[in-house]
Amino acid sequence: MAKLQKSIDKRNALVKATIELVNNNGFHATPMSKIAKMANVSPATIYLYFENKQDLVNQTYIDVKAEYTKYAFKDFDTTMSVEKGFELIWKRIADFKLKECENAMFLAQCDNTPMIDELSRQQGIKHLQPLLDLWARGKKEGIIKPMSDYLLYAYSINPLSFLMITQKRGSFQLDKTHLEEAYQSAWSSIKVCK
Amino acid sequence: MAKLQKSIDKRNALVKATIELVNNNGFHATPMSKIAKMANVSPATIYLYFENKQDLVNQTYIDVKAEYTKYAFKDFDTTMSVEKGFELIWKRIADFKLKECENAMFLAQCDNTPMIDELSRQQGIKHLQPLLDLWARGKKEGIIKPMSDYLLYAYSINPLSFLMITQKRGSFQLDKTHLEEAYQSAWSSIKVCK
Amino acid sequence: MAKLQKSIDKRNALVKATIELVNNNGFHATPMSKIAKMANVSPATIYLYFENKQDLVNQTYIDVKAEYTKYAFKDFDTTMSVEKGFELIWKRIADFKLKECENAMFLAQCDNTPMIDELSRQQGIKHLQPLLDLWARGKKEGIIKPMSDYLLYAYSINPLSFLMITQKRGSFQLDKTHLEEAYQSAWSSIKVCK
Amino acid sequence: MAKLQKSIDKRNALVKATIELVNNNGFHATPMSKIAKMANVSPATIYLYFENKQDLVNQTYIDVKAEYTKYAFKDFDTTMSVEKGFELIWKRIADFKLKECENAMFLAQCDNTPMIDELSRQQGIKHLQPLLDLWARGKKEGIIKPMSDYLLYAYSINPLSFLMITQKRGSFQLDKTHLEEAYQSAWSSIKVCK
DNA sequence: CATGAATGAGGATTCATTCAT
DNA sequence: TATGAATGAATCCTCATTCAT
Repeated sequence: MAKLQKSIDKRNALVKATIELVNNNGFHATPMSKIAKMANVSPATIYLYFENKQDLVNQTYIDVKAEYTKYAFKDFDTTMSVEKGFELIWKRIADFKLKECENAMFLAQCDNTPMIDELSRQQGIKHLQPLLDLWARGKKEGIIKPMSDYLLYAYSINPLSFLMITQKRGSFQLDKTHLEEAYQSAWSSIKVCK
Repeated sequence: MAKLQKSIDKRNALVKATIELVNNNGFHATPMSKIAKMANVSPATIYLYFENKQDLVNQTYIDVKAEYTKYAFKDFDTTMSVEKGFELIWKRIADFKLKECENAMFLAQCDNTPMIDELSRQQGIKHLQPLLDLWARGKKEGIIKPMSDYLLYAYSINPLSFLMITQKRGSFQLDKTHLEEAYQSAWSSIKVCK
Repeated sequence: MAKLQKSIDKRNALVKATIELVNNNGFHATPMSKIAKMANVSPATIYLYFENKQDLVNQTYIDVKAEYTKYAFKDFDTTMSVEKGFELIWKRIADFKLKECENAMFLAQCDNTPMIDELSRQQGIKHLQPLLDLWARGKKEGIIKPMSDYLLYAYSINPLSFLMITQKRGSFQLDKTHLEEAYQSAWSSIKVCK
Repeated sequence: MAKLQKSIDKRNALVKATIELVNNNGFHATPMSKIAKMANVSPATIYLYFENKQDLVNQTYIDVKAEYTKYAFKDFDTTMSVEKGFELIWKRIADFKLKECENAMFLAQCDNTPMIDELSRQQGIKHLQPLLDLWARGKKEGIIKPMSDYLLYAYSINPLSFLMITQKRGSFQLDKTHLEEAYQSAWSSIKVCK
């Protein structure tokens, strides 16, 4: 039992170190030896938990993506109205991107880079299903514009990534007012104008 | 004269090779030797044109960014109405992202990655000034929401990057209808609702 | 008793795994971990039976060499005539090389490689004494050429190793006729021509 | 011109270092770094001349095999009588094995080990053709036993490898008398007894 | 200007061996 | 006795950069 926990802890430490170092230096500029050092294990130990470097980032990506969507849908349930549901999810996502900044940065880098296996990428996408279902309902109810989900995502969710990065770079601070404005922009870009 | 042209050609070939290879493999997974080979020069020759690898990507980034903004503002002039001006710029940018896909991909990777020097990044941003000026005017005229430029950019321009990448990945094809929808979403997310 | 047997079984399994893996990959390309896996024990367990990797192959060599000579001299007894005795031994050796192919291959590799300690090699040679004694008698009786034992071995016994290897490689199949021819060649190269 | 020569010299130095080190330690116990050091080049330089370690030994094997056969057939011509021809070739081979001991040892190790690619092995064999032709003629003329070439080789040529190795190990010194005895044994094992 | 050969430094990965249980 | 997790020390190989020509 204690042994299993220790194993899990080590794996987690490795994943965490990977995120931090890849965020700061990029995938290929992050040596396994540094990851090991930051996680307080020997380089060889990494290979007990991961097949190789690629597998390490793939798994890290999937882990973070899962955490992201778990966070996003935490208080959501399918009986909510479309508008309430979207607001809830949007704000949780915003919360994640701004509070779990390291994780969000990592995802952004993975998503704009040939760093992750296509397979792992596919796996990471699946988790968004509840949002897509909500949109489908919204379209049927005439509340959400009848557009491709890609467009809906691009205009309502993806801008948060951009904001998170500029905030991380220090050029810009996203406060409560901004956030409300942002939500309004998101919502107005996908809702049907009456 | 012919000699100078030859030099310029070589520099351009190097920049182009850099873009293509970095797009496909990432910065650190593109060896100088491959760049040289693709540009039909010796590895040593690169160092006649660029100080080192970092300098090569920095300059490439600035080059592409300049090309991007030149493209964006081509037919724009400051006497246009805010709405017309924005539509023009937006559509040029969309055009660039979809037609000059390689260039746009490269920028996306640079912007979401610790790949470029902060200094070069700053330099790349400057070129967007005309758009910021247009927005300033729009805010004064009560046409554009009085939000931070970062928010305006996040909601009206940045989504195009996401769409470009998903299109490149093949999951989704952006046709004329989509494009018009996208423009409407962009505009409706930054214009003042009457 | 059962415990002791289990120990012996494990040791044997390890020796057997060593032979097979070294045959296919060579000494240095066979990791201890693979040997352990093939023998169904933990890597650490190997070190209960052998001091280290070198000791493992040394002992394996000695084991196999002992088995080889035990096999060779099984039905031999010193009262036989020189010719009968030689024929018997030669055919038993041929049998071993062709039927106990794995074992014979292993010996061939050990004998042509800096893989085994000199000491273990010496130990392995001792067991051939009965053949040397037979040759000594044969020389005294004027039946065997008065040559160095090394030459006698080189021409009458060693060719079998070559044939075994070529057969293992599949280039050539050694059938009964061949075997008889081979024996005649062996005998004619060491017997005194009348 | 001088440049080309320098390249050739480097390649030769690498091949020579490979032979010596592999002879003493085996393939897998010979690090590239040691080979480089012995050849007075940087480890990276090896990769200008050879694709990887496997390629280095493969090419070394083919080189040495070619040298071996060139040596063997030097003064041979096809108009000689079968017996004279065989004696000539046999003695050249014996010479090679005893004088070019390093080379011969290397071949012996390659031939008894899963160290060389099958393809390279095949290539190495081709060069023996003149000897096989001679034997074919000998069989037609009723001088050589009508046996498989593998058997002829096993009994007339291969014993020299065994003698070379035992001599190298110091257990036994092959002088002129021995050599003549050895030749007689070789010849008597393949010639047709009258 | 241009080059290709050369290299030192560094990185991913493996493996014999140990140690806590 | 038996184990599996852990590791430090290699080892192969790559790559940005330099230098003689």
